[in-house]
Amino acid sequence: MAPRPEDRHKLVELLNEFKMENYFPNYLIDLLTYTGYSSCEALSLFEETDRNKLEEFAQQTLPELLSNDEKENFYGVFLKKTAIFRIVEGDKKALDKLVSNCRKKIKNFHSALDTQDRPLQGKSRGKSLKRSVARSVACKERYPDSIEVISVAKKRKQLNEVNEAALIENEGQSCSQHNSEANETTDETIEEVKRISEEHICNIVKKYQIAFLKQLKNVNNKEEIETEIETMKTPRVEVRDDIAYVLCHICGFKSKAYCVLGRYKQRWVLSNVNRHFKTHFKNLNATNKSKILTTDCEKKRTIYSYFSAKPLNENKKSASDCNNSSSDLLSSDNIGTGGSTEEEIQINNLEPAAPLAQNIDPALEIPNNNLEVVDLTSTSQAEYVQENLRQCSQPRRSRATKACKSREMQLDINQLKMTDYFDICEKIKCQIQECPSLKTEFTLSANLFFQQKNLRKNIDEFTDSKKNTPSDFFDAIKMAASKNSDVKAPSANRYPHDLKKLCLYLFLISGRLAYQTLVANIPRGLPSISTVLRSLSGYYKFSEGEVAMSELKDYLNQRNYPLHVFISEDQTAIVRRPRYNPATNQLIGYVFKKSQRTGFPKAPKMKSIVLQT
DNA sequence: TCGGTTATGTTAAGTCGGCT
DNA sequence: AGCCGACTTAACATAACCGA
Repeated sequence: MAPRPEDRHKLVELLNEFKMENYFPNYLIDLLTYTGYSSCEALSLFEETDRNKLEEFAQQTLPELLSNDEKENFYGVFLKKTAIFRIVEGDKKALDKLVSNCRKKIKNFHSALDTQDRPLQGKSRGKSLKRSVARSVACKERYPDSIEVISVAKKRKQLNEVNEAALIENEGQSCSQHNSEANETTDETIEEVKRISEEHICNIVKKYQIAFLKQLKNVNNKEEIETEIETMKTPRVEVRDDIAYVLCHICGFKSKAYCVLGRYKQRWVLSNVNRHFKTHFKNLNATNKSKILTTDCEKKRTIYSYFSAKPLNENKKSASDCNNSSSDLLSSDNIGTGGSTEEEIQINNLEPAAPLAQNIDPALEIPNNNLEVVDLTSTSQAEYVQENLRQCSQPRRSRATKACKSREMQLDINQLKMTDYFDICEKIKCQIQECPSLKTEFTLSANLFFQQKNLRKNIDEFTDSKKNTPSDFFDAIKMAASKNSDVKAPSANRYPHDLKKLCLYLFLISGRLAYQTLVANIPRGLPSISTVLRSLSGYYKFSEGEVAMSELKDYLNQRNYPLHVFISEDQTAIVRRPRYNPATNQLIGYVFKKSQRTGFPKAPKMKSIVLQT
């Protein structure tokens, strides 16, 4: 008798997974396979008493089934007296570890599937429970005379009480028939309540999803949305007591819906279900819906398209490929023409088919700092680039080597530092303070925002009192804080739309930490970062390097500005050595010659752009 | 007035990048 | 390489809002 090969193989794979294959004995693998413990599920249920049963099986049953050779391999030192076979102490430890690992694996698997088991921090879980209790208490206090709201759990409890009462009433009588009827009624009623709840939630969810898709349909790709509505499956709902789980038909995620006690009956809050559904259409739900882009279109709009003829994915190479392909990257075959994607925009002086290497002026002079400018057209410099490219795929240097390199690359004492600009800033500040008109302008810059007609209207509506309208930005914050302090929960805070816009601006220019500090110091006066980020997500998002020509043109037209623009670059960084990013096919670290007239780097490609009227 | 929706804040869990 | 803080994303939870 030999163990089934497939079962044995399954167990061995499990041991490999837990990296236990080196020290787990063969006889134990066989014994577990013989007794049906070859799966993770079975092993996760293994207990100490089962180990005794295994030993009994090996002592009594196995000797009768195994051949002499098999016995020799299996029993080892117990060969002469199989009746006293036992799993030795060291092997017991190995077995315990296997069982423990299997239990962990099963537990992780279930928690990944079930959102209810999502690990919450103790504090959060406690808070959540407290909130839930507080909610029920508050509801009862608010509506002391209201009709009792019966959730499925409460219904179950009540019905059990009725059954118990019935049992007591019928005590002494032969009432087995009645009992069985009562139990049947209980189960049927619970099932009926569940079914109605599920159907109800299902209808609401479907109604919401269709309405949401129809709303998109007006502005987006009609066919796509039409297909989505047609193929949309009925959502699967599972009600468990006061909570319902709605299975997303797109990704399979189980969103939680809550049962809230209403005035007369329970109602379901499906905000999480709806919000989850919306995430699948995030890109289609931008504020500027007419600007929805397909992936290809998006690629065409990026600066990348002006420099590379090959699609992004074709140029995408791993860091390990970087070394071998470095020479190809400098060839003109790999870097071709791009082209204008916006038909109405004419880009002058755009030099098509110019290899990247040729865009760098060979006669470029090294400025009075340590930034190195490289002539890529010469052989020696091309080798230099290749060497740098090779370095990017090399492992990190040791600390000692880094220290040596750092000493080698000590900065030129003439190099400008950030602190050098402090004096200039101070001088500007002094000039502003000394000039009355400038001082007034800067002081009121934020307040001027609040003197716009639309904003005043918005603030007036928010404050609901025309006599008490905010006179400036800080007054508006104060009012918001005051109004929000009247409500109980922080989630009930509300802010005027334009205050949120200004806060978004503050967040963007000052940064997260500065804005967080402001929020912390003005509780309920400024919206939280979450709210600010949410409002930001409502705006159209530009990806890195994207040339948003039509938006730029709209912006200029709206303000009657001339259709001439100057393009500069952001995110300028000082880097230690040139680098290559294979994902974007970009070389970072080479410096263009500065223009004598403007002081900006001379970019040989896009010298100027004229928007056609 | 009811019941679903919306706006808001909190939190978990993951990623990223700088520092040592 | 590992630590750690900043940042991102989306779920969770709550109360006010609003249309039928």
